[in-house]
Amino acid sequence: MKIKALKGFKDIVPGEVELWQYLEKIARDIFERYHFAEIRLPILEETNLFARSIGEATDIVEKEMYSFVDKKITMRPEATASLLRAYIEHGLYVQKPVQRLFTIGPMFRHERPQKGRLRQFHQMDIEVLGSENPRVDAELMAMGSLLLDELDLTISLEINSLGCAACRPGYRATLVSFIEERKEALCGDCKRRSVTNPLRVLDCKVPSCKAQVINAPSILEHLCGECDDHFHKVQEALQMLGIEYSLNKFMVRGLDYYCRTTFEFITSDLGAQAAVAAGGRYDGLIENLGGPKNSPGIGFAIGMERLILLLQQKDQKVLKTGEVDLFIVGIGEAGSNSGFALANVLRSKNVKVAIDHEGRSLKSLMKQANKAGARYVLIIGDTELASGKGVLKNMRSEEQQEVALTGDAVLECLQN
RNA sequence: GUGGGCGUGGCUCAAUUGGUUAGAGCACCUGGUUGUGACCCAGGAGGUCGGGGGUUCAAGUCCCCUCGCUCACCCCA
Repeated sequence: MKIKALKGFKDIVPGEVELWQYLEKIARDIFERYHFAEIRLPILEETNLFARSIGEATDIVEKEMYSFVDKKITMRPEATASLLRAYIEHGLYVQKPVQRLFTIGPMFRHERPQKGRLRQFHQMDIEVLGSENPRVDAELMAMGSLLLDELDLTISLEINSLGCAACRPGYRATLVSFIEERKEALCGDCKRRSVTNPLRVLDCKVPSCKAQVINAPSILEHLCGECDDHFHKVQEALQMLGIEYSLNKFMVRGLDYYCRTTFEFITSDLGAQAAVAAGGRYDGLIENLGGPKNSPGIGFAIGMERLILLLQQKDQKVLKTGEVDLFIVGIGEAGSNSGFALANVLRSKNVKVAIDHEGRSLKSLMKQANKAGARYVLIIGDTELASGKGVLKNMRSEEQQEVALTGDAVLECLQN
């Protein structure tokens, strides 16, 4: 019986990994431009951390976490909780009043896999801690837009406000009574949601539910003065930056900690998985996790698998990597020995060198060199060893020249 | 947890109404004279047809079970 990767766990093999490297490179570069610092976090945390931040009653915590029950630890299902834990644990709020951090890595959720959704998936997570300023909200969205832009993806931005502890309960009550009046016309899921998470009814996909809910009261008309003011300033800031967005008063968040500004980058090219990146504000969370009082925060996560799928769909430019500068062809035992040693010398001089150890024919090795995308081939056989000079072939121009069999001599020819 | 679709060599796929040693393309290996790549030509290796049971003279092709993959629901990045 063959051993296979677990359901929902994927290998990223050569040929595919180049796209991931490309994505990470672009992203890191942009994060730096926006003055974010990287933080690397452990994958295992106390189960308690996630229960407290994400919410006891959420699906993630209730049934999707990979937990070692006996040890009371869990593989992180998302990054924000871990990042805030580290922020608090190391007193980062003392070092700088506002911390701008990002982290990249795998997350784990036990869900049924489907397109754009795996059990081990990867996120880039960006957080700004210690600022309530609406410009920060806009700045994050601008950064997300720039990233998608530089990846040449056209993805729309939707925003909403969820209010705060002062105004959301009132809105919720209004919404519940609205739903109650129409409950009979709603789907089974929505009947359940009307009790467990009424806000979720707003973004039900069933057409009949959508029709019922189209005139539902909007949270935006029930925001308290402060939330309303904040949300307006977010939009002003977006306009100042020239970021296009649309209001989606039905947008809801799955995790308990979100408040005020929420946003999603949406695509229609990924089947059921519309959100490529999403996030929002969580102003009370840091304090709840034992951090300083009145410490606001905002962040968002980018689903890397989803971006990769979009990039693959474009199947545009083929990313070539792994090309070597030089392929050394050693003929016979003596030539092979000489090439073996020379390869090592050149590698220490920062040359990408490929060499075959299987004693194949010259023709075969030339084919290999071609496939490896080698710029040059160096042939070393008995005649070359006798004269002390190898044959260096430029695979592009097909020109050949003699070169002394020393690292420096070969290096000089390669640099011309 | 629920539902639909699919499971043939590394990859993409073929196999007439169930009928001889399961094929092709790509990839791979070896050659096409004495030491040279991409094209071309010739040859070669590689498959318990996901697994198990059943029907039949005969099953990759039919039935049952099972496992896996995939898409969707739920939920979410």
